[in-house]
Amino acid sequence: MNAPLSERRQAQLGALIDAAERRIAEGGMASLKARDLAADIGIALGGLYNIVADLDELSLRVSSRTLARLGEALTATSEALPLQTKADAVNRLVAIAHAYLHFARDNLRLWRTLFEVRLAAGTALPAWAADDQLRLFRHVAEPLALLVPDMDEAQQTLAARTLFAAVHGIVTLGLEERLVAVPLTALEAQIEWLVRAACRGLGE
Amino acid sequence: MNAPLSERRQAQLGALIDAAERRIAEGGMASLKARDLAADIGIALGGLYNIVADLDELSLRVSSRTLARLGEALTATSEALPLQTKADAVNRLVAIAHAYLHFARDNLRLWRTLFEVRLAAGTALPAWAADDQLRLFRHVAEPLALLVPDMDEAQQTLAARTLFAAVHGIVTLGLEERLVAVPLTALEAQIEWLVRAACRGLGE
DNA sequence: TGTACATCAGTGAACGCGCGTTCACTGATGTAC
DNA sequence: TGTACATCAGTGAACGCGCGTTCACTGATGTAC
Repeated sequence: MNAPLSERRQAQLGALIDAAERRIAEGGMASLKARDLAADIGIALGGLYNIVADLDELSLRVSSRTLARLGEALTATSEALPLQTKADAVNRLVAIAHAYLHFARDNLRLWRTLFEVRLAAGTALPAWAADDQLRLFRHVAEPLALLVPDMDEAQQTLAARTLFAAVHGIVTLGLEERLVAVPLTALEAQIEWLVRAACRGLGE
Repeated sequence: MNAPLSERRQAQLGALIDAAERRIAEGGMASLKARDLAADIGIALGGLYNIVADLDELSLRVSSRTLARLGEALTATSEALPLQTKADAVNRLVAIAHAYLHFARDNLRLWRTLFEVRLAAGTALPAWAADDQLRLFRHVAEPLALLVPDMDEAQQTLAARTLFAAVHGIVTLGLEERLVAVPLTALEAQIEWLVRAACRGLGE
């Protein structure tokens, strides 16, 4: 079933994911339509289903790619900074949060789609997705472990989740175009302030 | 056009909103179906459109009601606490955040629906909704003003937004059933920690 | 080099579903005389 | 108290749209002899 795909197939799959990504980047999940995609890559409607089982698979593949790119961005940010002292840890958390903000801003629709995964009620999200999330999570957990080494692990995980959730919330609201547009630098400043305060609060 | 509705109409409208609320509370926006609602209140399909212009109006009415209930909950919380000292301000912000958490948990689907308002691209959200949001916002802005009186107003507003967004993010992620369920008291503790830290951070 | 046949990617018309909304009709209720 | 007529809430079959997915067919490409 998963035999190595012919080169042709690989190329088609690539083109299809590209097209899907473009469509989602323009109009969100709702713009992922079979007829459009077939037209985009120049095949007949029915041909789609030779490349991909259904549109759900396709949307998962796009999300997977987005998650990978986000991972790369965060990794690049992490690796560029030292992590020796507690001050390093705080700075890195700020940098990671900023990188998250920038990624979200530069990939607004694709990023939002990450949280829109339409799981037909009851379907668990595939293992790779859970893995990817964990991998991303380490970018927060690692500096945090340095910052509060005596905290027990469960508490550390919880704190990392909370910190992530707080930043995610700020980014989400900040990029909501429905509301007054907050300039990017102001958002950065808000995030920095909150992350630093939270870190100080962790020391108790 | 907006002449006083007959008692009968009022009653029907009330019953319809009740039914819609029940449906949304059970299965989210996606369960708001004309045929179901008509059956729920015991009228024929077509009759719906004598009571309400379309389903969008109905969903707005439900959101409006939810927002009002949230407002009442926050007001009750605010009014129960003094607001004289800076310590009062911090305590009140914590209490408001906790009240928000509890409301969200107790009204999970309805609360989520608040942020799902399907605005047919280009349609601005009605004035009452913007007003309601402002009203809610004051519960955060007011204590904050006491806490950092010398900060200029724009900065205060921004800080209030950030604080709200952070708490909202924590609540959202915390109530995501897809992930490990975090016990309510742990969530409360996380929120309290973050709000207190943020307040301390505001003093610089 | 040719011929017959098999394979399989590619095609697009048609199916099927779910659903919001409309509209020609009905029947009960109210009004006028 | 009765009769004729008007109104309008209430009805549910039918319309229309959007769309994902299927499937009987075609035609090009490859293989065997």
